[in-house]
This record gives sequence, structure tokens and C-alpha cells, in this order.
Amino acid sequence: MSRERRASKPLRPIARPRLYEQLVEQLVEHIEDAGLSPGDRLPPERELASQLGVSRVSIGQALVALEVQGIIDVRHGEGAVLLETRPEQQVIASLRAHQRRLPEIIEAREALEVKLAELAAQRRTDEDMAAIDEALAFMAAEIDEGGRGEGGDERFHAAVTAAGHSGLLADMMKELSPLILESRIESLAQPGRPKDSLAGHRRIAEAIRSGDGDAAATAMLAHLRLVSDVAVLRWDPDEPEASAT
Amino acid sequence: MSRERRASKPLRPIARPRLYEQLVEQLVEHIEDAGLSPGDRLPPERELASQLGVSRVSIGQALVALEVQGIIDVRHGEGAVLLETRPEQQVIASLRAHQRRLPEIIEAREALEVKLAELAAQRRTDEDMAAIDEALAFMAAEIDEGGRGEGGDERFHAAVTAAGHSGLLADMMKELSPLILESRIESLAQPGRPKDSLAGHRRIAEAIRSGDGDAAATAMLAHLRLVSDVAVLRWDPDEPEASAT
DNA sequence: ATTGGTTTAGTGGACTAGCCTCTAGGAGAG
DNA sequence: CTCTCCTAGAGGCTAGTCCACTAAACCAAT
Repeated sequence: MSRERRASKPLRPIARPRLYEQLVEQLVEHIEDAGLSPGDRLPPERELASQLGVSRVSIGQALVALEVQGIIDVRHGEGAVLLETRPEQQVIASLRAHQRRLPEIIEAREALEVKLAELAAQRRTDEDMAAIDEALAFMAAEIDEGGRGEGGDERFHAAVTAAGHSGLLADMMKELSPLILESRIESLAQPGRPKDSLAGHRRIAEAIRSGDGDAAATAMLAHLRLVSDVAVLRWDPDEPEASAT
Repeated sequence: MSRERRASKPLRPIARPRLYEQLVEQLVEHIEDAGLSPGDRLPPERELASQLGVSRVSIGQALVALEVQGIIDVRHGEGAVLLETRPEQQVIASLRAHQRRLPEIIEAREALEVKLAELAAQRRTDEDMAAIDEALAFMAAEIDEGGRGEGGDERFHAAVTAAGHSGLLADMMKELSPLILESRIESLAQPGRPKDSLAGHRRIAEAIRSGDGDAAATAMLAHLRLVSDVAVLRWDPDEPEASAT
């Protein structure tokens, strides 16, 4: 009985048994690492069993668990195919569902990015901060050369999103950003706008650097308001908003 | 090939493969028929296998499926014990499946609902306001009767979301809300929490009524902070590392 | 009588070896 | 070119076997 005694942490209820649970984790990890997409097939059970050093029975249990969770569909004679119903991705799928009207896109962007700026201020690593600074420099160079700074703008927002270290919010932003692109180009085409936008970025960056979440959120909100006033935010009670599936 | 049609009933969608799925159904049926309650144990695997005429492996797969769905907890050396069935089955299932990402779900919820509260204050119609008030009254009644007010809580947040009149944000919330349900139940189980939550709702409602977007956003943020801090801290006393900051 | 260790029956955990069924795709007949 | 048939390879399920864990009964020392 080499039980407990470690004394490092206060009495953890031992490790955890349940082989299939560990296999589920490894399989999910493998799916992400290998970049498998919906429709792709997992390796055959026999191969998984030999590679992971377990029996086919245990692999089978893990596949049952994944199937119950709606991550894969196991088809007799064909294999285990990925389907895209993981909860996080269902959220994202709703973004993809319909072509959205610009005002709604801007609202969603505000909701997500303001929160991400706050989180970024609280969680950013030095690497995150370096990426943000690099994006600022890149945008400044673009403007110096007479450009409008779209590339730097996109990099900046991507860097802030990454610094927020929230996988779900980041995934949602990743789906939203293509829709944002059109408003970005339109906004930066206005005279004097690139410089204003860059100044806004700098304020956000400084708030993130100082770790002040509220200030970062405020700065991001002000920036987004400035950027999106090209499209007049107007809402008409009589016009039904596109509802979901 | 004994795949004949029989022509007895019009086109049944083939038979149903997947033995473990049928076993799950039979087991659930047995649980209900036998009137088993939380804490009771299922018959031993060997007995189930012989009674149902299948192998222990198949029984094992069925038990894995039930465990993933949060209906039973299979304990080594002890047996398969029922845990809280009822409508919360699904909730527990998804909570177990995504417990690692619960903090991220809470972050996403904050991002969306704070923005929605702000929009609701700006756009709410009288009908929206009536729905919000009705949700408040419903929750108050639930609490008066000794309940925890989950129903009213859900109605309230749904009403605020609707009052935001942003289709995209509403769709995102619709996908997120099943995941939120988990933390809702956890939170409202805290002593005194339902009343605190209701008070928070009233503050949000008043801000929306007065059309003050900033106040609504602030009130919603404070409310969500209150509600979710419990959800993260108090997950499963048996698993100390579950809080995963 | 209480405490603490030991034994034991029963249960789930996992593996091996094997055979069956299904699917997809290629070979061959027409 | 089209269709049929065959087959390789995938999952489905089983039987048999052994190991690990839990709880309760049992027993001994205090």
C-alpha cells in the first residue's frame, strides 16, 4: 500500500481510475493536434488499441463515451467519423448560420471585444504584450507609408484576443472577424481615421500593459464606437431581427 | 441475406444497430419501473449480462453511456449507483463533459449578457418590460413557496435577451444557455442566494425600465459576478482540483 | 465495549482471442 | 461502359480469465 503520504497537497482523493476517461482525453487531444475536421475518420480501433497500449474493449468504451457526447459517429464497417457538434462549436455554428446585418455584427463585436480587453489586462503575459506592441508598430509603419493600416488593425485585435486567454471567446471572435472585415475597411477609408484608430489602439494597449481591466474595457469600447460610426446604428422596432434556426 | 422487409409495418427505418443503445433504454426503463431512487444500486454487471442475454462488455458499454450522461456513477467494487435523476440529467451530463471549460463559459456569458442588458435598456418595448416584470414576479412567487427560483431566473435572463433585440447576440445566447444552466442551479442552491439573485434582477430591471444602458450593464455585471463565483468555487467536494482557475 | 487489523465475498476493470456483420471499392463479366 | 460479385478491412459482440477494489464480517488486543 503505497497510499498517500505525499503531504504536498492536502489529501487528494487519490488519482483517478477509469481508463476510458483518459482515453477520451487523449483522443480529443489527438483530434485537435492532428487538426481533424468534421467528416474525417479516426484511426481504426485495432490501431488505436495497439498504439495506446490498451485493448479494443477499452477503446470501444472511449468511443461510446465520445459518441454519447456527440463528438463522433461510429459507423459499422466504416469507422469513427468526426462530427461538428461540440458545444463550443455549436455556439460558433450559429454565427455562421445566416448572413447577418452589420449593426448586429457590431453589437456582437462590442460584447466580445470589450470583455476580451478586460481579460487581456488581467491575464496578458509578456509575450502577449510584445505581440500587441508589434501590431502597433506594424500599423504605424503602414500609415507612415501612406497606407490605411488594415493589416496592423487586424493584428492588433487578434493579439488582444489572444491575450485574453479565453478559448471560447477567442473561437467566437475567430468566426466573427471575417464579418468584421468589411466594416474595418470602410472605417479606415475615412480621412484621418487611421491615425485616430491607432491612437485608440495605443490607449487600449497602455491599459492592458498596466493591468487595469476596467480601463482596458473602457478604451476598447470607445475605440469600437469610433470605428463603427460609419454604419449608423439604427434600430427599428417594426423590423423583425433575423431569428435563429 | 436475411434482410427481408416483412411488410408488416410501413418502412421502419431499418432495425436498430448498436446493442448498447438498446441496453441503455432497457436499463432506464428498468430504473423507472423498479422505482429506484438516487443512491440505489443497479444489479451487478454479471447478473444484468445473463438476464439480458448479452456479454459483460456490452453491459459495460451501456453503463459507460449512462455514466457519461450523468445518470449513474459506476464505482469500482461497489456497483453502479443512481444519482440525481430528474430533469437535471442533461444538466449534469453537460456539466461533467465541460466542467473544465466552465470558467470560459462564464466569461462568454458576461460578455454577451452585459451587452444585452445595455441594449435592452435602449431598445426595450413595453411588451419587453412586461415580460421582464412577469419573470420577476414568477421568481418571487417561486421563492415565496420555498423554491429556489430557477424557473424565474431563466425567464428573466431570456426576457432581457429578447429585449436586447439583437438577433445575433440572441442566437449566441441560445446556444450558450444550456451550458449556463449548470451554474444557475449550483448558484441558486446556496442559502440566501435566491433572494440576493432576485434583488440583483430587480436592479437590472429598474435600469432597463429607466432606459439607462450603462446602469443596466453595470447591474448585470455585478449580478453575474455574484452568481458565477459560487458556481466555480463549489463544484464537486470530491474533486478538489475542479475549480481550475 | 472499543479499537484496529485480517479475511472474504462480491463487484467492477481490463485483457486476450476469436468470430460475425457491415461497408466500400476493385476485379471481372456482360 | 455498366453491372455484379468478391474481398479487405472496419466495427460488433462474445466467452473466458484474471486483477483490483469495497464493504462487511470476523477476530484479537486493549
